[in-house]
Amino acid sequence: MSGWNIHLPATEYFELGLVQTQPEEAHKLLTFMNEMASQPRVAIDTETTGLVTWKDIPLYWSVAWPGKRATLHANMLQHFQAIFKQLKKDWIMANAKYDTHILANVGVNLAGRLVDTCVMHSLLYEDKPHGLKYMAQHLKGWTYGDFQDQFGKIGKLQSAEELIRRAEKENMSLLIEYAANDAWATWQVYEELRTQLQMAATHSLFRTTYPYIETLWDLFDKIEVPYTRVLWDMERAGIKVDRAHLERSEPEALQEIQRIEKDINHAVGFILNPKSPLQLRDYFFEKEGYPPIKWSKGGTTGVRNPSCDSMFLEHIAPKDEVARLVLKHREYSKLHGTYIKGLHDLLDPTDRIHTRFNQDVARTGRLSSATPNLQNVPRPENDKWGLRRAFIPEEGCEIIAVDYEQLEMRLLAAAALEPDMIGIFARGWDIHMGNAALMFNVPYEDLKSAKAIDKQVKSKQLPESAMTDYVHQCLEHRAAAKAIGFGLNYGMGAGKLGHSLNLSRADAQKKIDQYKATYPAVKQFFEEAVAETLRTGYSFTILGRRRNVIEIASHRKDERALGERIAINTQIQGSAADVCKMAQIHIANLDLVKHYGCRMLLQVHDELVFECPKENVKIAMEEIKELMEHPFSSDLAVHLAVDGGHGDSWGAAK
DNA sequence: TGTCCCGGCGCG
DNA sequence: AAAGCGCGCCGGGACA
Repeated sequence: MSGWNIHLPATEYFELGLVQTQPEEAHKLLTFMNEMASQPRVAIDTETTGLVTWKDIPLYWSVAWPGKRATLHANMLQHFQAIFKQLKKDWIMANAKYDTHILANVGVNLAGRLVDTCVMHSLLYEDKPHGLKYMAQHLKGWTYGDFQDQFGKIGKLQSAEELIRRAEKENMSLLIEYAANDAWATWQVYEELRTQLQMAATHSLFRTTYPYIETLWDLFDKIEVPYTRVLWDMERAGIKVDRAHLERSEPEALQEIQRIEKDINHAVGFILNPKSPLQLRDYFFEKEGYPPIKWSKGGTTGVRNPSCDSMFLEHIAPKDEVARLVLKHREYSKLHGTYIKGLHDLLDPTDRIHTRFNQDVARTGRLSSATPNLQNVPRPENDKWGLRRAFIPEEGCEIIAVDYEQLEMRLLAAAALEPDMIGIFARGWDIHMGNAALMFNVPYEDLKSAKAIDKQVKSKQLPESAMTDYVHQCLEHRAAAKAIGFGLNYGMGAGKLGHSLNLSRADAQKKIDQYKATYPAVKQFFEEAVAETLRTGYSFTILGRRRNVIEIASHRKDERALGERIAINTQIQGSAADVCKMAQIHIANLDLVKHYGCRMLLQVHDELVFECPKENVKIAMEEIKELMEHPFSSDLAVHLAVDGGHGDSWGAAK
């Protein structure tokens, strides 16, 4: 306990048997409950049977507030219901959604605010871990025993529950102390982080905040705390999956994969595992003697190997049967392993699936989604088995999916106050055509009709001869503008752009120059983003979230360039995340569940997915769209357009 | 059996 | 000389 100079109060312990048989214990409990009920903030933690949020239950729980720490048996939970139902209470937790799920699994619903110390920590130290043990050590200098060090490794052989059951018999006092330490550390860390957040001045990327945010504490208190509850509700609801769809697809996929494996072995003349990068390298570069076109990054070992990724395989595919087979194999085994089998393994008994939305992972302030990741489910055009159609509504409901149209580009135009780009959005133009029109001085109408002609030729409504040189040129202009529009947010260089457009590096550079000449305010915005990040060390988003970009001051040129790309991208990507986050909070406040039985289920960065009784789909969708378009108390210089659809599955809703 | 890293790839 | 941001998950392979 080095450096720990705060008084550590004795741990109180309560369990049902004791308070029912011993009057003095019952009296102590009453005093304790009264004190707890009067606390505005209580740190709370659970020791559980496992990590599955919809299934596992608490075995012990612990609480802490100034001067007090206690561990309680799970059999005491029901006696505290009146306190758990208090509306005006902050529950301080490390990884708040998890404990809230575990408690809900035994009918304990925390009515107050869910205050997550991990999220607090992530606002200040986004490049550090946010686990409780780490925070206690780094913020308070307190190192205390890790669960697995003291009670044994959790694994296949022994579950968390078994370890706790054994500790109950063999070392109950250690168990009580351990549980209390977690709550105590959570409280200490909370107080420290609150002070630090209050002292951390910040500002909006837009120089005006909506709502008004002066410090990181404001950001946490006004935005992140209510957002935790929104995410918890989504995780809790889960989304229904068509189990039969997965079970139908599984053997199909397996069969396709095995057929391809056979073909590969036949074609190469020996057993080759197409999932092994090692064996593929040996085959293509040693045996077949292809020249590599790309090398891997090396990672920690620094070993750079020639790459057999899809870029290489596609490059040789026209003349190489094995490459074509490996590409197909990759496609199908990805779908099988990650989505068909992966999703099936995580269904709950009602065929719903519960992702975890992480609020403290992405350095830009975006969410991440895990176990399973529902933010990377394949789009229909890349998915033979149509997995988005396996996400279905409950009986009598439909799925609603609403997404922002070019959110990041709209925010770029609004942040840069680029009048011509703002004009394109104001006219409701296709942004890529609009960019192309201004960059290459071509009438917008020509670009529009070129796209229409292309479509008609492809569907055989027009002869091939309709594709004149000029039409081709117009299509190329739009493609170039599109690639630049997306690429520049990421700091894409001329080499990469040239590759994606089949142009020389010099020609690609010319296009980039044309873009920057067309939009001087955007050019200036990028330069200012870099300059400010260099000056302050931080990149700021619209809600005043900040990211420390250490790379930008590096003496290494490539690292500095990375820092510049991060500085630009964080402002745009992070602000887009802010927009969606605000919309979600507003939507939750509307209480669509109460009014329409409509539940928010998923967030995929710029898309929200709902489940809604059929008869209310129209009205609910209108209200959702309205709030998504106006996430802040005042509107931005660019209208935030959204597009929505509904249907009998996620796949059908778009 | 469990853990780590790597190459590769799904999404926005 | 080269320079694409942000995530999470799978299987292979090395190692304890």
